[in-house]
Amino acid sequence: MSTTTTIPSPAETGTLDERELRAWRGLLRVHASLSKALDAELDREHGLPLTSYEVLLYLAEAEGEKMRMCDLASSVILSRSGLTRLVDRLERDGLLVRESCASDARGAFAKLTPAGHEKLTAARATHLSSVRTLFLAHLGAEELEVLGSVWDRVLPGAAGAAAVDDCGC
Amino acid sequence: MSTTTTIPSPAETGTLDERELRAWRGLLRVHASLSKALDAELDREHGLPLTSYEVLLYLAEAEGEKMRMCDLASSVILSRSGLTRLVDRLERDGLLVRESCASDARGAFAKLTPAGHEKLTAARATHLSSVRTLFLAHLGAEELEVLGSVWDRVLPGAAGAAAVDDCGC
DNA sequence: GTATGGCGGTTGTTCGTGCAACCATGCGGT
DNA sequence: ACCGCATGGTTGCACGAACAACCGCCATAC
Repeated sequence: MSTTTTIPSPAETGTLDERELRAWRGLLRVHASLSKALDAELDREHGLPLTSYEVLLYLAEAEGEKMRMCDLASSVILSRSGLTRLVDRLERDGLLVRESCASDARGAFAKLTPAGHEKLTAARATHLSSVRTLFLAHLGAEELEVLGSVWDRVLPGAAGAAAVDDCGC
Repeated sequence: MSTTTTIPSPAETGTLDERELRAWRGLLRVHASLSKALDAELDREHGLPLTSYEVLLYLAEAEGEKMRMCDLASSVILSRSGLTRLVDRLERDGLLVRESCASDARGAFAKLTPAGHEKLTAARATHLSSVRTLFLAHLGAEELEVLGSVWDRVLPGAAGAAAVDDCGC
């Protein structure tokens, strides 16, 4: 391995070429811009920050509209403590309730309330329409596919590397 | 296509179809996982959080290794106040210095110090290699292109919608 | 039965960030 | 020259999230 100290040879020097840089930084910038915009809108229109929205969303999709705390945490990619607090707030607002787990006294479920369900459907409309206009509208059909397959390939490794907390459940 | 291109209940109901969902949620999850992993590593190896790294990076690329605060803020997508604090920390650590602007007494530059430059090159090696293995390695050449072009199309609108602060400079 | 280790969830603390309010400076009009 | 008003940057404050330490409960071994 000749460590070509300077210049264009990429992988070894650690330099990214033009295209790689575009692909990578674009991801960062797009995410930052979009999530900021969407979060702001969601909060403004429904008083619901993006992370809260996602919690409600996952719950709504789950069977019985309830999930174990740790599953929820890994779904929304939050630390356990982070989720505890978030659920605190949502429970305080009446959008979900904690429910103890019959089969495991340690466990707790978060369960959507009717109010939470309602709030979600209200928020979902505006949110998804924004996702469309800000993001999906710029994508062609195959690009959609490409993105999807890229994420699928990237995620396993990334998730492992991130090792959100440990919670192997 | 059995489930034809546009389908059951698309835009009007606000529902996303399978592919759209994959593309969108994947973006969220990949970003979350990757940035968490990279941030952790960077901080562990060099005591340098990801945002700080980006500031140094932009500075290094800028002419004279200095930038106006507001330009820097919009580059790293941070609010003005956020950047002020971040620059505070970096200055405290000796990685950059503030420099007043001759042509505009209100303005301030952030300018890389030799120490900052050095820190950056050190960090860049490990960081970019992680970006490669965690992200770029999973992409084919055309996918790289697709991503790049997608970001370019998405960004202008997103940046506008985000309206990070106001700072029109 | 009791002891040990692992897991699920909550709490104390700290840190980074956004928003709003605030100077100070620049710029245009009159 | 003066006055308003926009702009670049910094501060007070509040909030959301991570980390580490903790407690209670499960599972297994003895």
